Amino acid sequence: MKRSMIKETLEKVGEVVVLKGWVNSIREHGKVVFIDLRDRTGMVQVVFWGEVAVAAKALGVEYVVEIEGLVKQRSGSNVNAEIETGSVEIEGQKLTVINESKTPPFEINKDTSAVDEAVRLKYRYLDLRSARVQKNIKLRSEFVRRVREFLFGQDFTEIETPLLTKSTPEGSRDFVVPSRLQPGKFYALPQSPQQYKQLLMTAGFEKYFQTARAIRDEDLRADRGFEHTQIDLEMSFVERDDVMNLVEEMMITVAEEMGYQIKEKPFPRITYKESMAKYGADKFDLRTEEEVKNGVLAFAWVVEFPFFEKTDDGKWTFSHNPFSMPISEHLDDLMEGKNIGEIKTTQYDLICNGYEAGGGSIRAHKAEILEATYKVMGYSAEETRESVGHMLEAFQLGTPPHGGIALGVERMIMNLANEKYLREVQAFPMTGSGQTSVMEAPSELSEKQLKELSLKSVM
RNA sequence: GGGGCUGUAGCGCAGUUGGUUAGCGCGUCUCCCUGUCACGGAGAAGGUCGUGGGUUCGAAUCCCAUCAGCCUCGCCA
Repeated sequence: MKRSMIKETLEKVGEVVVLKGWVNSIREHGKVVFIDLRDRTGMVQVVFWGEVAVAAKALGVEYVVEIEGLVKQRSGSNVNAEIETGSVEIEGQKLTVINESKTPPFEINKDTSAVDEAVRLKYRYLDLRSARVQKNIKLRSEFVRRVREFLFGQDFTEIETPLLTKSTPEGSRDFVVPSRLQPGKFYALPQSPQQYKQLLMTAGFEKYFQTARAIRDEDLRADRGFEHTQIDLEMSFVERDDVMNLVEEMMITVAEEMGYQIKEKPFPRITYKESMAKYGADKFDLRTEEEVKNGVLAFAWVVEFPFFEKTDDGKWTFSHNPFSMPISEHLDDLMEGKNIGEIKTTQYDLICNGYEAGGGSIRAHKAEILEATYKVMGYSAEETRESVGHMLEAFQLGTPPHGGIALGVERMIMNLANEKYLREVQAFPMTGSGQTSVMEAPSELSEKQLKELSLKSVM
């Protein structure tokens, strides 16, 4: 007999069905045994009488079972309004144990958020079975699916960019990968697809996106991990408002399709200066207590950030992104290297419920603009060529004006799922010291592996 | 790299003027129960008190060191 899903039993009253899934809980009452059976679609009560009840008593929680039984309408006080399938139950006729389970190290038929996180991560595959985490991961899938559908509807092309790429001295610390074929040399994992996506604009795709992994070797936080996923997109022949309007339409469409309410449309736009004056920060939460409770999403844009800021040793460095254009009124100042502290960038940050949900800008698409930026940061012409010479070259081979944005997927799902921790919306997160779940990386390499990579153990 | 908090049974916790058998709840196991859905009832098992060292007649408790976890500042184009 073909397997039915648990949710479908609501429409199969009077039929004999085969269900497969996990034993969520067991309630023994002498001659009658109830189990709650769980599959990916939900949970249903199975009742066992007589001989099959004896077999059911041997079950344990999280056993994987196949149950053949009759779907019956529940009557009167037996109806359970608390659960989705509470109007029906399965009268179990045949019970097969597909796989047994040891007693789980923690109770996954309850909310696991109180359980020691180290234990949850060691057994993450069990933690992922629990209702709340399962829901978060599915919500994430749905969000990404709808974003994809929206962007495909707008004629975007999804393109993957390399994971093994070049280390960039600026920005965050790189994760590096030793090269076997070129001893002593290293790849870096991408902190962002920034340069590749700009090159895709040079390549004439005009509208690009991907769900990109960004990997940064910086200390972790509740809302920040070594790896996170971005909706990364870039468009040609656009100005700042074109990108912001498209992203805004996308977020509204996706969030509303998913049943969320948005506090203010169009999203309020505020300058960095106003934001600092009003909120003392470049991000803020506009929701009332009531709106927080009701899961309302409050988006806002912050614009006109200073392009440069002073480092501790008094040099200028970029505040957000060296590949950005300044706002048009300040382009001359950049080119001439004057009033540096006053130059504003085309950078726009999307804020959602107090989190920075994403950021982007209109990019430099001419070599002399990028060169001017690097000159402000104290680079000689030669140093600039060494760092971004490939970009300067591309910019001299027909690069259109372009701009884009990167949106943090985890931060967005945290807002949608009302979670405070990034780890709650990643399938296999790591601890704050970079220990991976389940598999215990980082780990040592064998002598053979080290030798192939021309590396020496310092231990 | 700095700061704060935490570590006691599988999970969640209580337990310090240092004191003899370290408790509670959930879970687990055994028995009873024909309608429960966090079932109920009776009983039982389960602990190197993170680790190492020290003080003491005696340490979960005091001291030193160390490890791990969470949060946070720095950091995160």
